[in-house]
Amino acid sequence: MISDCYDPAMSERVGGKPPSGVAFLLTQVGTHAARRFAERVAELDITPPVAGLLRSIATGPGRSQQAVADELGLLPSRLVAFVDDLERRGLVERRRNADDRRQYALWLTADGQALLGRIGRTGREHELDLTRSLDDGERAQLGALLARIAEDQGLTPHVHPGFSSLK
Amino acid sequence: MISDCYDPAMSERVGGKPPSGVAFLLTQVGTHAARRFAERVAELDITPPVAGLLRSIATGPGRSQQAVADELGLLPSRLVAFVDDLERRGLVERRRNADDRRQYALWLTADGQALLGRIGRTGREHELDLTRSLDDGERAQLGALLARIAEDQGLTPHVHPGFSSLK
DNA sequence: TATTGTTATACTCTATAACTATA
DNA sequence: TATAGTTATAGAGTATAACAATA
Repeated sequence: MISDCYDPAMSERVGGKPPSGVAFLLTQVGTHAARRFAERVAELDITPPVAGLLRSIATGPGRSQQAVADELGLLPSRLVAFVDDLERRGLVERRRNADDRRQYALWLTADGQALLGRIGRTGREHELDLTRSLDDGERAQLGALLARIAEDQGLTPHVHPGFSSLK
Repeated sequence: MISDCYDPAMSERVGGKPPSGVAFLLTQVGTHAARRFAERVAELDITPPVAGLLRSIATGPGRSQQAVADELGLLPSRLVAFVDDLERRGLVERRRNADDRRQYALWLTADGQALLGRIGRTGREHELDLTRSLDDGERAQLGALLARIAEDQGLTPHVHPGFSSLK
C-alpha cells in the first residue's frame, strides 16, 4: 500500500487543462521521505513502526498494549510481535497490572530510552537532509501549508496513517 | 515499506531543541494522498500501479514490456501479471514484434483509452479535494517547494518511487 | 551464449479469527 | 459473558531464481 503511481499532471496534459500535480508531488516526495527515514533507522536495527511504538510508550508510559495499539491505530496482534521483539532486546518491559491481571503495562528500559535518543538525532538529520534545498523561511512556509492540509483532511497529529486499519 | 511512523518533532521536544517536523508532515500527508487516490481509482476497478502503467503505455505506445518495466522501475515478473489482467479486460493489447519475436509491443485499446480519460478526471477531483484548504497562490507555492525538494533529492519526474526496486 | 517474457517460489506485511486467562 | 493478550492462518505485495522461446 500505499503507492500512488499515477500522475494526474500527465493525463491533464492529454485531457486539455493545464496540470498542477501537487497531489502527485505530495505522494512522490512523501514516499521518498518515508523510505529515506526507514533506511536511516535501519542502522539502529529498527523499522519506522517500531520507532513510533517506542515514542508512544515513552510519551505515555505504563499503559496497556490495547491502549497503545488504539492510539497508533494498529492491530493488537501486530503489536504483540513488536513488543516480543523489543522485550527480547531489553528495550521494553512488560509488567502485569495488579488491578486487572489480564493487562500488561508497557515501560521503556534505560536502553530503550537511550535508543529513543538516538532515533531523535536520526530524525533531525533526516529533517535537515530532506529540506536542505530550502531556506528557513521556505521550510516554515512548507510546514504551515502541510499542516493546513493535514488538519483539513482530518489527520491525527503525530500519528502516521501507515499505522491505520483502525477497524 | 513505506511507512514512517516516527515523529521527529516529538522526540526533539524531549531532546531539547524546538521541533520543525516538516519531514514527518511530508510522509503523513503524502501517505494520506496516496491512500485517498487508491480509494478513488478503486471505483474504476484498478489500483494506482495499474493507473501508472496505463499512462505509461499511452505516453509511449508500442514499446516492449521490458522497456515499460524499466521506465517505471518495476520487476518484469510483476508487469506480466498486470498486463495479463489488463489484456483479459480488453484494455491493453500485446502484439508480437516482427523484427524480434521475443518481444511483445504494448498498446492501449479504445476501452483502455476511455478508462485513462476517466482516471484523468479522477486525478483532477483528487487534486482539488486534497488542496481545497489552499488558495491558488498557496497551491502554486506548495507545488514549487515540493518540486524543489523532488529535484534536489533526485526523484524522477512523473514516476512514483513506489514503483522502485530498479535493480 | 544472451535476452524476452514467463512461471514458481519465498518472504514480508497485513488482516481475521480462534484460543487462554482473567474478569 | 466479556475483555486483554496471544497464536495461527490466510491474503496481499514484493523480490529471486529458474525456465522456454528466440536471437
